[in-house]
Amino acid sequence: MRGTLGDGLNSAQRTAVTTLSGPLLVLAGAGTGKTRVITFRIAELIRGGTKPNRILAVTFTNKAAREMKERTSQLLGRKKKGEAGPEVSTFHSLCVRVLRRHARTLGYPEHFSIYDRGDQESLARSALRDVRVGHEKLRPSDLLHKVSGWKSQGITAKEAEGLVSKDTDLLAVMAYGRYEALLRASGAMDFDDLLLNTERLFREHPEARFAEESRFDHLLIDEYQDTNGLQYQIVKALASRHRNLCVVGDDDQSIYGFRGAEVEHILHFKSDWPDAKVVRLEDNYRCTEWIIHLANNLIAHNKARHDKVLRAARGRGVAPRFLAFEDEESEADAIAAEIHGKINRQDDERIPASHIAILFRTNEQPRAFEQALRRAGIPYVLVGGQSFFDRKEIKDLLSYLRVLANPLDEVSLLRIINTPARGIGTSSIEALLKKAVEEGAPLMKVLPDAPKIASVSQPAANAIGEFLALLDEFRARSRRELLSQWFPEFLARVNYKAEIERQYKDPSEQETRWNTVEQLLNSIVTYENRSESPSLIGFVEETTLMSQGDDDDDDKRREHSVTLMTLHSAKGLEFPEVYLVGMEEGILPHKRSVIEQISHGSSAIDEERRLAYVGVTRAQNVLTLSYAKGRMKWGKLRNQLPSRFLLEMRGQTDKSQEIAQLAVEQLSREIERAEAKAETEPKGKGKGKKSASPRKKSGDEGPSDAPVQAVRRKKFDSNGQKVPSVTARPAPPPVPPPAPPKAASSESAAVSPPSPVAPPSAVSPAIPSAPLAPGATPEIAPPVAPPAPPIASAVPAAPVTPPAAAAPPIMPPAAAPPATPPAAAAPPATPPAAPSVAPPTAPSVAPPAAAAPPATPPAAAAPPIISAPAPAVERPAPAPSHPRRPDPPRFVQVSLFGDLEPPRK
DNA sequence: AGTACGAATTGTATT
DNA sequence: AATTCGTACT
Ligand SMILES: Nc1ncnc2c1ncn2[C@@H]1O[C@H](COP(=O)(O)OP(=O)(O)OP(=O)(O)O)[C@@H](O)[C@H]1O
Repeated sequence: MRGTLGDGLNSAQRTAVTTLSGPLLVLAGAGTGKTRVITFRIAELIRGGTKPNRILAVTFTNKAAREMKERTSQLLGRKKKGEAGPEVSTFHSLCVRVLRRHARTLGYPEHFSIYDRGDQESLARSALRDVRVGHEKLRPSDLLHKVSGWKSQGITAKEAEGLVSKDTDLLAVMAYGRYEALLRASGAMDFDDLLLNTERLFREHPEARFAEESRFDHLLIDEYQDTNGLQYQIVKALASRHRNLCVVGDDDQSIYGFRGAEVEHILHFKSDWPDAKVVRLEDNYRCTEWIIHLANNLIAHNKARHDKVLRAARGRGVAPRFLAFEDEESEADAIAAEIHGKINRQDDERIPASHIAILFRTNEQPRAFEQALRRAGIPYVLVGGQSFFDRKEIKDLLSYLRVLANPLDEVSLLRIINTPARGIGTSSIEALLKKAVEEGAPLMKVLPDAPKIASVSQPAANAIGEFLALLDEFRARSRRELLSQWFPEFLARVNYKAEIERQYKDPSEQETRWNTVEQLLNSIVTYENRSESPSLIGFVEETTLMSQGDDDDDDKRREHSVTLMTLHSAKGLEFPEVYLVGMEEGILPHKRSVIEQISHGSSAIDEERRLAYVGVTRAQNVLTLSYAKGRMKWGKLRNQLPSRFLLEMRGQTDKSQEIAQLAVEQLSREIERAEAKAETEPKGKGKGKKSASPRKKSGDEGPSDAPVQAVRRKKFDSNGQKVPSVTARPAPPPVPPPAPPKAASSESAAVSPPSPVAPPSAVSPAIPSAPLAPGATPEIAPPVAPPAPPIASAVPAAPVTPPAAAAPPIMPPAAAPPATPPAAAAPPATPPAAPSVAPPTAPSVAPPAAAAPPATPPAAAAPPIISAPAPAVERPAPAPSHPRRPDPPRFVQVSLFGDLEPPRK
């Protein structure tokens, strides 16, 4: 099937693939083959005689880049050995390559460091300290968010000054300036700088731009809807000479607005490139008709969008399922059990684990799933999230490497100077920093002078001497030898193992920690084998630019594992079976988006909807959406509402609006409570000694930010229309000496795992949190039953054939036969095996399952939907009378919303 | 001076 | 949960 081009392309696709010059836009919905167009087009260019290395394709993730490389080489058959393929990379790695070539031009060291989120936070903290802004006023993460916003619009600190008025913003601007200075002094760039500096390079240094734009004759960009202003400029700069620019994207899948992406770039492509050819694709080849139906229903709720047709090229398929669970553990356990069944079947319905993905919104969600999957013995790969490279050990060691490569790198230097503890305490470090500031020299430069500084103790000075000797020795070796050759010895010399043993008392924890160090060595070796010209800097760079689950090792593991990832990372991918979990108000329309929308009137929720749309359209055959009615948060059980998006997909618009309304009310109540609490105990911050004490502290709170207040203003507008006038802000003295870094003070382990509190186990049979529920709820329930009278009655009661296949393996012996297709056809009210099985095992299981039918007879399906709008439910979970018993995937009853209206036609 | 421990606080998404 | 701060110990 590789032979002729045109195999596997419809006519619109073929048009795009064979338009080989000039600007070209493919604007089309999910799964219509946009990425395929890019791949085929690259192949076609090469067949037509274009040299592969004259083609640059830009993707959004490293994973996507690898995939594209692979697919093109498949299309082209074996490529001649030694011949370079097309260049496929992400914007960020492209920029790094450009910048390494021109770093000096911009005044950076050639081996500039790249700061990831963690490094940025350290720096932001220093910056805030330097401008004397307490972190109650502005947290490092808030600062970074603002700074990133400015940077991705190309706004400098100086320019920003004229643009802001709120005084927290002014503080932020000052901190921004300081932050930039610190970055510069460290010879480091953050992620935004990679783009910003590239753009600047092209703008201010025509010769550099010329050199770079001359490297390629064709430029192709995937996911163009998610480019930000800088990326847009970079694209323009690179394409304006040859004009062979092909961009592909879908405005409905624009999900990176939070980091400055603007859909306008794709929507206005035609005006930027008036001679552009525009191709639209309308046939979705990925999903079943059912899935497309839901996706279309959903996305239609977004007002501002480029309307497009999206129709399924495939058959109807099975009806997606909507499941409700008592809490996140039940959700995870039940899904794990179901997956276990699917991947362990012996008949031909068996599904490989790699065909299954669990998708979620936030990074805290996978925890329950990881546990459940592990208990069930299901192999999985968690993509993204807390990266391997984010672990403390790894960061420590990488910091050594970075300092070896770039001695200016202050964040890394401060991290390692006393790690392992070698007797260089905070006061010594402070003195050194002070001296560095006085001399305007980098910290590293003043270290040799340590003995001459009075406030540096003798032992500390000696320790510094040894530290420097160590660095010198290995810096020299790093010039001659491969990293893998000297790294083991380096570990020994640093005595990092002893550090781990000192820090962690628990032997098993010591072992895991040390294991991660060994894994680091592995990944060094892997890198050196793969890379054409391995280098210290190259390795460090890769670790910062690639997140976990993004290297080829993970690709391999994924071949036999279930994939867990966020919706954001799932963009562009597809899986035969998808579980979209945690579909709840507050999570999928994320709380913050709701707040932002009602306070700033933005369209933050639309972006959440797009996220849901992306999620739904990842599924090829089977889609399961689930939510938990309650969720543990900060040790308290919190009731959750089902996501409005679930209802929108189902065509129950009125229901979804009610939910939206409830969600807002709930949020308002929460905010109100938080404020009340904040005002009752303002004494908390009794640190009176702060010289710059802002006297505005009294009466009504400070000036600041917090969306919280904004909401309050909107919603309870009553009296409070005090416009936060810009009072005299505490002018921070210019450049006070940088604050001392915190000595590595890590605490020990030994915290016994707080046994996950048992869910409301025996409590509340049918989870009628009745007392608190505002009257509204009950009435809302009934109408939920969809406009499908015929089956309607049957459905509510009918718990979906519970994870049919799920149980077999572990629970009943001969339960194999189930497999009742998930279609709505299932026999009514047969709370299957569940009850009978559950009781003995887990107490927490029984109630929902068994209780449901009796307690809430007819409308059984409905209540769960709105059961718990009350905000203040937080009942402390019952005592840990829960036998810690992880083994059997607990089997939990699920319920339906009601009937689903099938795709028309 | 340096380190260890406990308490308190707060948590979108990603290159 | 992870970090940071305050406090007490070596
Ligand atoms: N003409 C075609 N015939 C058969 N299958 C196709 C055709 N075009 C695309 N496909 C298949 O449809 C699926 C989706 O394709 P692709 O990933 O390129 O879509 P996309 O538009 O990039 O999707 P998304 O917007 O979700 O990233 C892939 O499995 C692809 O192989």
